[in-house]
Amino acid sequence: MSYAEQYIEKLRKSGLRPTKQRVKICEVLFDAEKTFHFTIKELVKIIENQANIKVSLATVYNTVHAFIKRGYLKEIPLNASQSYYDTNVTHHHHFFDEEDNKLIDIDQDDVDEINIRKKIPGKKIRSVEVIAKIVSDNQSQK
Amino acid sequence: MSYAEQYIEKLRKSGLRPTKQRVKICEVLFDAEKTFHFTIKELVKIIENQANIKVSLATVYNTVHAFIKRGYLKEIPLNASQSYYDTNVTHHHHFFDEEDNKLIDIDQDDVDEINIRKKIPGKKIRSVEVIAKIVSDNQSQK
DNA sequence: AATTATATTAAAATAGTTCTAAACTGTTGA
DNA sequence: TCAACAGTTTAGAACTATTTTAATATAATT
Repeated sequence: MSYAEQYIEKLRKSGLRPTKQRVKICEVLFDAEKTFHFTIKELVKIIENQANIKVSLATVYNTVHAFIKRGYLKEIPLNASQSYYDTNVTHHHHFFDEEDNKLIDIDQDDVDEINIRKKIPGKKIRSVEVIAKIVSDNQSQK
Repeated sequence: MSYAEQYIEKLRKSGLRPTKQRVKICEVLFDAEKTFHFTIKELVKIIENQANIKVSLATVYNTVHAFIKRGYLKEIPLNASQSYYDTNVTHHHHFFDEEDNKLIDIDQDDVDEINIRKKIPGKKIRSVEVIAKIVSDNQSQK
């Protein structure tokens, strides 16, 4: 199956028709050799730089949300004012570099299994995420 | 030391003068028998309901930020559009109930120590937080 | 009490996100 | 072929949380 066909399938499975704009968004998100993290602003910038087509903010938000709902993208909980997204949808964790505002993946294998002994009646755990905040390690800083 | 004195001390240690408004904010935050979670909007509502004095949003934001900087409050990373804060500043983790948009504390003792084997050169870990998202546990739901 | 430094406030500004309504596109079926 | 329709795109407006501004008020210091 060609890349283009894969994108169309992803879009259809997310309940979206494959339009020019949406396929372009797929190219940016799923063509990359490596998974990556992005904000909506960054995604729009990449599209603008790469493509000769114009994609509005509304379309980008719609498409990204549909992919999250379908599980093709992951939203990352961060206390920043904007949302971060991850094209790596496998189970994994994150470093957040507070100085550079950068996210770094931590493989599931690099963290021991997290066993939470507290239970909430009538509720089940849907996901467990670890966020480790990191800062420069030099003595002069606090 | 009276409560009022404790608040004044907390404010001074946070680099703030003890004004009527700020002391009122302290009363709401630090008087409670139990620690609790809040958003700025909720905090403002509590103050309005309890107090005969008016406190502007700007003052609330300033004071909350100063307390976070000083370590009297904790900001909680959530993928919501608004920030959540916690008056429990001990090391602990959270359940986030996605249906009720409610945070629930998990004591440090209820989670095995988290050992991250991946290292980032030149960086050190400042904090490690676990967020476990929970949903209703009935078979009819996906 | 006067001075000065800081605080409070309403309102404006900003930024991310969502909504809206009009124009557009592609498909279907007569 | 082309009219009708369902779904799309878009610019811009609306909305929400947060921050900034600048005028007024208050607290601390002398």
